[in-house]
Amino acid sequence: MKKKSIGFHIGVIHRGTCKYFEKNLGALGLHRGMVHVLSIMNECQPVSQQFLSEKLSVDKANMTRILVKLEESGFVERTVDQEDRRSKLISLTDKGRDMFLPVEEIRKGWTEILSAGMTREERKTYLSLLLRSVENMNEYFRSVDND
Amino acid sequence: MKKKSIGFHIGVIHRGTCKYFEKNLGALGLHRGMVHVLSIMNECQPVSQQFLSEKLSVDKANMTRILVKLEESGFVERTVDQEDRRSKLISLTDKGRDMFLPVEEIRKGWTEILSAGMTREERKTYLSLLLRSVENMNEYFRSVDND
DNA sequence: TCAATATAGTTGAGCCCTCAACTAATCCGG
DNA sequence: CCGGATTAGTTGAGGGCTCAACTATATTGA
Repeated sequence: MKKKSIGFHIGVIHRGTCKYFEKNLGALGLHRGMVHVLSIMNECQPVSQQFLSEKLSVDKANMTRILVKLEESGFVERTVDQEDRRSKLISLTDKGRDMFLPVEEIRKGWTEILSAGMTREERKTYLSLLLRSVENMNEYFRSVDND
Repeated sequence: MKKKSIGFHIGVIHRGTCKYFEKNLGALGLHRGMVHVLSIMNECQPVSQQFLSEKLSVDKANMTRILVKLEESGFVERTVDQEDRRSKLISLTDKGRDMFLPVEEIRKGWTEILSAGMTREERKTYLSLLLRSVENMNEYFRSVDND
Protein backbone atom coordinates (compact mmCIF):
# COMPACT_ATOMS: atom_id res chain seq x y z
CA MET A 1 0.00 0.00 0.00
CA LYS A 2 2.50 2.62 -1.08
CA LYS A 3 -0.09 4.88 -2.65
CA LYS A 4 -3.45 5.28 -1.02
CA SER A 5 -6.34 6.58 -3.07
CA ILE A 6 -8.85 9.32 -2.50
CA GLY A 7 -11.49 6.68 -1.89
CA PHE A 8 -9.35 4.97 0.70
CA HIS A 9 -8.90 8.13 2.72
CA ILE A 10 -12.56 8.97 2.49
CA GLY A 11 -13.32 5.54 3.93
CA VAL A 12 -10.91 6.13 6.80
CA ILE A 13 -12.45 9.51 7.55
CA HIS A 14 -15.90 8.01 7.39
CA ARG A 15 -14.98 5.43 10.02
CA GLY A 16 -13.63 8.20 12.21
CA THR A 17 -16.88 10.09 11.71
CA CYS A 18 -18.84 7.08 12.98
CA LYS A 19 -16.69 6.95 16.09
CA TYR A 20 -16.90 10.66 16.79
CA PHE A 21 -20.65 10.98 16.41
CA GLU A 22 -21.51 7.75 18.16
CA LYS A 23 -19.45 8.80 21.13
CA ASN A 24 -20.67 12.39 21.31
CA LEU A 25 -24.32 11.95 20.38
CA GLY A 26 -24.78 8.97 22.67
CA ALA A 27 -24.94 11.25 25.70
CA LEU A 28 -27.93 13.03 24.10
CA GLY A 29 -29.73 9.77 23.35
CA LEU A 30 -29.14 10.34 19.64
CA HIS A 31 -27.35 8.61 16.80
CA ARG A 32 -25.60 9.93 13.75
CA GLY A 33 -28.57 9.42 11.47
CA MET A 34 -30.12 12.41 13.21
CA VAL A 35 -27.39 14.93 12.45
CA HIS A 36 -28.25 15.92 8.91
CA VAL A 37 -31.97 15.29 9.31
CA LEU A 38 -31.90 18.01 11.96
CA SER A 39 -29.94 20.42 9.75
CA ILE A 40 -32.53 20.13 7.04
CA MET A 41 -35.58 20.22 9.23
CA ASN A 42 -34.37 23.23 11.10
CA GLU A 43 -34.91 25.18 7.89
CA CYS A 44 -37.84 23.48 6.29
CA GLN A 45 -40.63 21.56 7.90
CA PRO A 46 -42.57 19.36 7.49
CA VAL A 47 -40.93 17.37 4.74
CA SER A 48 -41.54 13.99 3.16
CA GLN A 49 -39.22 11.02 3.65
CA GLN A 50 -38.60 11.18 -0.07
CA PHE A 51 -37.29 14.73 0.28
CA LEU A 52 -34.91 13.84 3.11
CA SER A 53 -33.76 10.78 1.28
CA GLU A 54 -32.84 12.81 -1.82
CA LYS A 55 -31.26 15.73 -0.01
CA LEU A 56 -29.06 13.45 2.06
CA SER A 57 -28.36 10.85 -0.64
CA VAL A 58 -29.60 8.16 1.70
CA ASP A 59 -31.48 5.13 0.42
CA LYS A 60 -35.20 5.33 1.16
CA ALA A 61 -35.12 2.03 3.07
CA ASN A 62 -32.44 3.42 5.32
CA MET A 63 -34.32 6.70 5.70
CA THR A 64 -37.42 4.81 6.84
CA ARG A 65 -35.44 3.01 9.53
CA ILE A 66 -33.72 6.16 10.75
CA LEU A 67 -37.04 8.00 11.01
CA VAL A 68 -38.81 5.12 12.70
CA LYS A 69 -36.11 5.17 15.37
CA LEU A 70 -36.29 8.93 15.73
CA GLU A 71 -40.05 8.66 16.11
CA GLU A 72 -39.76 5.91 18.73
CA SER A 73 -37.35 8.11 20.67
CA GLY A 74 -39.74 11.05 20.41
CA PHE A 75 -37.61 13.36 18.26
CA VAL A 76 -39.88 13.48 15.22
CA GLU A 77 -43.50 12.88 14.27
CA ARG A 78 -44.57 11.07 11.12
CA THR A 79 -48.08 11.69 9.83
CA VAL A 80 -49.76 10.63 6.61
CA ASP A 81 -49.91 13.49 4.12
CA GLN A 82 -53.61 14.06 3.45
CA GLU A 83 -52.80 15.59 0.06
CA ASP A 84 -51.07 12.41 -1.03
CA ARG A 85 -51.73 9.52 1.25
CA ARG A 86 -48.70 7.55 -0.01
CA SER A 87 -46.44 10.17 1.50
CA LYS A 88 -45.55 10.84 5.14
CA LEU A 89 -44.87 14.25 6.60
CA ILE A 90 -42.01 14.42 9.05
CA SER A 91 -41.83 17.18 11.62
CA LEU A 92 -39.70 17.82 14.68
CA THR A 93 -41.23 17.50 18.12
CA ASP A 94 -40.25 20.04 20.81
CA LYS A 95 -37.76 17.47 22.04
CA GLY A 96 -36.36 17.21 18.54
CA ARG A 97 -36.13 20.96 18.07
CA ASP A 98 -34.20 21.28 21.33
CA MET A 99 -31.56 19.03 19.87
CA PHE A 100 -30.68 21.40 17.05
CA LEU A 101 -28.15 23.59 18.83
CA PRO A 102 -26.27 20.90 20.73
CA VAL A 103 -26.06 18.69 17.66
CA GLU A 104 -24.93 21.64 15.58
CA GLU A 105 -22.11 22.24 18.05
CA ILE A 106 -21.00 18.63 17.80
CA ARG A 107 -21.18 18.74 14.02
CA LYS A 108 -19.13 21.93 13.88
CA GLY A 109 -16.63 20.40 16.26
CA TRP A 110 -16.05 17.61 13.79
CA THR A 111 -15.54 20.05 10.92
CA GLU A 112 -12.99 21.85 13.07
CA ILE A 113 -11.13 18.64 13.76
CA LEU A 114 -11.07 17.61 10.11
CA SER A 115 -9.89 21.01 8.91
CA ALA A 116 -7.61 21.94 11.80
CA GLY A 117 -4.60 23.91 10.65
CA MET A 118 -6.09 24.71 7.24
CA THR A 119 -6.39 28.26 6.01
CA ARG A 120 -9.70 29.73 4.93
CA GLU A 121 -8.55 29.32 1.35
CA GLU A 122 -7.60 25.67 1.83
CA ARG A 123 -10.95 24.85 3.39
CA LYS A 124 -12.66 26.44 0.45
CA THR A 125 -10.58 24.41 -1.99
CA TYR A 126 -11.23 21.26 0.04
CA LEU A 127 -14.98 21.78 -0.01
CA SER A 128 -15.02 22.49 -3.71
CA LEU A 129 -13.02 19.36 -4.51
CA LEU A 130 -15.37 17.24 -2.41
CA LEU A 131 -18.30 18.85 -4.14
CA ARG A 132 -16.84 18.02 -7.53
CA SER A 133 -16.52 14.39 -6.45
CA VAL A 134 -20.15 14.40 -5.38
CA GLU A 135 -21.16 15.84 -8.75
CA ASN A 136 -19.01 13.35 -10.66
CA MET A 137 -20.53 10.56 -8.62
CA ASN A 138 -24.09 11.70 -9.26
CA GLU A 139 -23.33 11.99 -12.94
CA TYR A 140 -21.92 8.46 -12.91
CA PHE A 141 -24.95 6.97 -11.15
CA ARG A 142 -27.28 8.83 -13.48
CA SER A 143 -25.53 7.35 -16.49
CA VAL A 144 -25.47 3.84 -15.01
CA ASP A 145 -29.14 3.89 -14.04
CA ASN A 146 -30.28 4.92 -17.52
CA ASP A 147 -27.87 2.59 -19.25
CA MET B 1 -29.01 23.45 4.46
CA LYS B 2 -27.41 26.40 2.74
CA LYS B 3 -23.88 25.43 3.70
CA LYS B 4 -22.83 21.84 3.75
CA SER B 5 -19.76 20.80 5.67
CA ILE B 6 -16.73 18.74 4.76
CA GLY B 7 -18.08 15.94 6.92
CA PHE B 8 -21.42 16.01 5.16
CA HIS B 9 -19.85 15.59 1.72
CA ILE B 10 -17.60 12.84 2.95
CA GLY B 11 -20.69 11.02 4.19
CA VAL B 12 -22.37 11.40 0.82
CA ILE B 13 -19.30 10.11 -0.99
CA HIS B 14 -19.07 7.21 1.41
CA ARG B 15 -22.62 6.18 0.60
CA GLY B 16 -21.82 6.36 -3.08
CA THR B 17 -18.77 4.21 -2.43
CA CYS B 18 -20.95 1.55 -0.82
CA LYS B 19 -23.22 1.52 -3.86
CA TYR B 20 -20.39 1.39 -6.37
CA PHE B 21 -18.46 -1.42 -4.73
CA GLU B 22 -21.47 -3.50 -3.79
CA LYS B 23 -22.69 -3.37 -7.35
CA ASN B 24 -19.33 -4.04 -9.02
CA LEU B 25 -17.85 -6.55 -6.61
CA GLY B 26 -21.04 -8.55 -6.35
CA ALA B 27 -20.38 -10.16 -9.72
CA LEU B 28 -17.06 -11.49 -8.36
CA GLY B 29 -18.67 -12.90 -5.22
CA LEU B 30 -16.90 -10.25 -3.16
CA HIS B 31 -17.86 -7.39 -0.88
CA ARG B 32 -16.21 -4.07 -0.22
CA GLY B 33 -14.49 -5.27 2.94
CA MET B 34 -12.12 -7.15 0.63
CA VAL B 35 -10.86 -4.19 -1.40
CA HIS B 36 -8.23 -2.78 0.91
CA VAL B 37 -7.40 -6.11 2.52
CA LEU B 38 -6.31 -7.24 -0.94
CA SER B 39 -4.22 -4.11 -1.55
CA ILE B 40 -2.27 -4.73 1.62
CA MET B 41 -1.89 -8.45 1.26
CA ASN B 42 -0.70 -8.19 -2.28
CA GLU B 43 2.44 -6.57 -0.87
CA CYS B 44 2.90 -8.24 2.44
CA GLN B 45 1.80 -11.65 3.56
CA PRO B 46 0.96 -13.25 5.89
CA VAL B 47 -0.18 -10.56 8.31
CA SER B 48 -2.03 -10.56 11.61
CA GLN B 49 -5.58 -9.29 11.98
CA GLN B 50 -4.14 -6.64 14.26
CA PHE B 51 -1.93 -5.38 11.46
CA LEU B 52 -4.79 -5.16 8.97
CA SER B 53 -6.98 -3.51 11.54
CA GLU B 54 -4.41 -0.77 12.19
CA LYS B 55 -3.44 -0.18 8.58
CA LEU B 56 -7.04 0.17 7.51
CA SER B 57 -8.33 1.99 10.61
CA VAL B 58 -10.98 -0.65 10.99
CA ASP B 59 -12.15 -1.81 14.41
CA LYS B 60 -10.77 -5.23 15.31
CA ALA B 61 -14.29 -6.63 15.81
CA ASN B 62 -15.21 -5.58 12.32
CA MET B 63 -11.93 -6.95 10.96
CA THR B 64 -12.69 -10.34 12.51
CA ARG B 65 -16.07 -10.44 10.81
CA ILE B 66 -14.72 -9.39 7.44
CA LEU B 67 -11.98 -12.03 7.58
CA VAL B 68 -14.33 -14.77 8.75
CA LYS B 69 -16.50 -14.07 5.72
CA LEU B 70 -13.50 -14.01 3.40
CA GLU B 71 -12.37 -17.31 4.85
CA GLU B 72 -15.82 -18.87 4.44
CA SER B 73 -15.81 -17.77 0.81
CA GLY B 74 -12.36 -19.23 0.31
CA PHE B 75 -10.42 -16.02 -0.39
CA VAL B 76 -8.14 -16.13 2.65
CA GLU B 77 -6.77 -18.62 5.17
CA ARG B 78 -6.48 -17.90 8.87
CA THR B 79 -4.03 -19.95 10.91
CA VAL B 80 -2.88 -19.63 14.48
CA ASP B 81 0.54 -17.99 14.69
CA GLN B 82 2.78 -20.56 16.38
CA GLU B 83 5.13 -17.81 17.58
CA ASP B 84 2.28 -16.13 19.45
CA ARG B 85 -0.78 -18.28 19.75
CA ARG B 86 -3.06 -15.30 20.49
CA SER B 87 -2.48 -14.05 17.00
CA LYS B 88 -3.79 -15.31 13.65
CA LEU B 89 -1.89 -15.20 10.40
CA ILE B 90 -3.93 -14.24 7.38
CA SER B 91 -2.84 -15.24 3.90
CA LEU B 92 -4.45 -15.18 0.48
CA THR B 93 -5.54 -18.41 -1.15
CA ASP B 94 -5.01 -18.85 -4.89
CA LYS B 95 -8.60 -17.82 -5.34
CA GLY B 96 -7.93 -14.71 -3.30
CA ARG B 97 -4.77 -13.85 -5.20
CA ASP B 98 -6.65 -14.08 -8.49
CA MET B 99 -8.93 -11.35 -7.27
CA PHE B 100 -6.20 -8.75 -7.00
CA LEU B 101 -6.19 -7.45 -10.56
CA PRO B 102 -9.94 -7.30 -11.15
CA VAL B 103 -10.52 -5.66 -7.78
CA GLU B 104 -7.71 -3.20 -8.45
CA GLU B 105 -9.40 -2.25 -11.73
CA ILE B 106 -12.67 -1.61 -9.94
CA ARG B 107 -10.93 0.41 -7.26
CA LYS B 108 -9.11 2.53 -9.82
CA GLY B 109 -12.36 3.03 -11.66
CA TRP B 110 -13.83 4.58 -8.55
CA THR B 111 -10.87 6.91 -8.10
CA GLU B 112 -11.33 7.98 -11.73
CA ILE B 113 -14.99 8.73 -11.16
CA LEU B 114 -14.33 10.75 -8.00
CA SER B 115 -11.55 12.77 -9.57
CA ALA B 116 -12.92 13.10 -13.11
CA GLY B 117 -12.07 16.43 -14.67
CA MET B 118 -9.40 17.23 -12.10
CA THR B 119 -5.87 18.12 -13.13
CA ARG B 120 -2.89 16.19 -11.82
CA GLU B 121 -2.21 19.12 -9.53
CA GLU B 122 -5.75 19.22 -8.18
CA ARG B 123 -5.69 15.50 -7.42
CA LYS B 124 -2.47 15.98 -5.53
CA THR B 125 -3.97 18.82 -3.52
CA TYR B 126 -7.10 16.77 -2.89
CA LEU B 127 -5.11 13.80 -1.59
CA SER B 128 -2.99 15.98 0.65
CA LEU B 129 -6.03 17.69 2.17
CA LEU B 130 -7.66 14.34 2.87
CA LEU B 131 -4.43 13.13 4.40
CA ARG B 132 -4.30 16.14 6.67
CA SER B 133 -7.83 15.37 7.85
CA VAL B 134 -6.79 11.81 8.58
CA GLU B 135 -3.82 13.07 10.59
CA ASN B 136 -5.93 15.61 12.46
CA MET B 137 -8.41 12.89 13.22
CA ASN B 138 -5.78 10.49 14.52
CA GLU B 139 -4.34 13.24 16.66
CA TYR B 140 -7.80 13.94 18.05
CA PHE B 141 -8.51 10.32 18.91
CA ARG B 142 -5.09 9.95 20.46
CA SER B 143 -5.74 12.93 22.73
CA VAL B 144 -9.24 11.75 23.65
CA ASP B 145 -8.10 8.23 24.44
CA ASN B 146 -5.35 9.37 26.79
CA ASP B 147 -7.47 12.08 28.37
C1' DT C 1 7.41 -18.57 40.52
C1' DC C 2 3.21 -17.06 39.81
C1' DA C 3 -0.30 -13.55 40.12
C1' DA C 4 -1.41 -9.05 37.93
C1' DT C 5 -1.47 -6.92 33.63
C1' DA C 6 -1.59 -6.52 28.77
C1' DT C 7 -2.66 -8.14 24.13
C1' DA C 8 -5.14 -10.70 19.92
C1' DG C 9 -9.14 -12.13 18.73
C1' DT C 10 -14.36 -13.25 19.36
C1' DT C 11 -19.14 -12.30 20.47
C1' DG C 12 -23.37 -9.54 21.44
C1' DA C 13 -25.94 -5.40 20.89
C1' DG C 14 -27.27 -1.91 18.04
C1' DC C 15 -26.97 1.64 14.33
C1' DC C 16 -25.92 2.58 9.25
C1' DC C 17 -26.08 1.11 4.44
C1' DT C 18 -27.72 -1.01 0.01
C1' DC C 19 -30.71 -3.81 -3.05
C1' DA C 20 -34.85 -6.32 -4.24
C1' DA C 21 -39.46 -7.43 -3.52
C1' DC C 22 -43.53 -5.93 -1.64
C1' DT C 23 -48.01 -2.78 -0.39
C1' DA C 24 -50.83 0.94 -0.99
C1' DA C 25 -52.04 5.14 -3.20
C1' DT C 26 -52.02 7.97 -7.28
C1' DC C 27 -51.82 9.06 -12.11
C1' DC C 28 -52.80 8.62 -16.85
C1' DG C 29 -54.13 6.95 -21.45
C1' DG C 30 -57.46 4.46 -23.93
C1' DC D 1 -63.94 5.22 -15.83
C1' DC D 2 -60.79 1.78 -15.22
C1' DG D 3 -56.56 -1.05 -15.61
C1' DG D 4 -51.57 -0.55 -16.14
C1' DA D 5 -47.67 2.22 -14.87
C1' DT D 6 -45.60 5.06 -11.41
C1' DT D 7 -44.55 6.62 -6.82
C1' DA D 8 -43.84 6.70 -1.39
C1' DG D 9 -42.88 3.97 1.96
C1' DT D 10 -41.98 -0.77 4.30
C1' DT D 11 -39.75 -5.20 4.99
C1' DG D 12 -36.18 -8.88 4.52
C1' DA D 13 -31.55 -10.17 3.71
C1' DG D 14 -27.00 -9.27 4.37
C1' DG D 15 -22.55 -6.57 4.69
C1' DG D 16 -20.19 -2.71 7.32
C1' DC D 17 -19.27 -0.09 11.58
C1' DT D 18 -18.50 0.83 16.69
C1' DC D 19 -18.23 -0.24 21.67
C1' DA D 20 -18.09 -3.20 25.63
C1' DA D 21 -17.50 -7.51 27.65
C1' DC D 22 -15.39 -11.80 27.20
C1' DT D 23 -11.59 -15.79 26.35
C1' DA D 24 -7.18 -17.33 25.87
C1' DT D 25 -2.46 -16.54 25.57
C1' DA D 26 1.76 -13.92 26.70
C1' DT D 27 4.50 -10.78 29.48
C1' DT D 28 6.40 -8.94 33.52
C1' DG D 29 7.70 -7.83 38.01
C1' DA D 30 7.53 -8.56 43.13
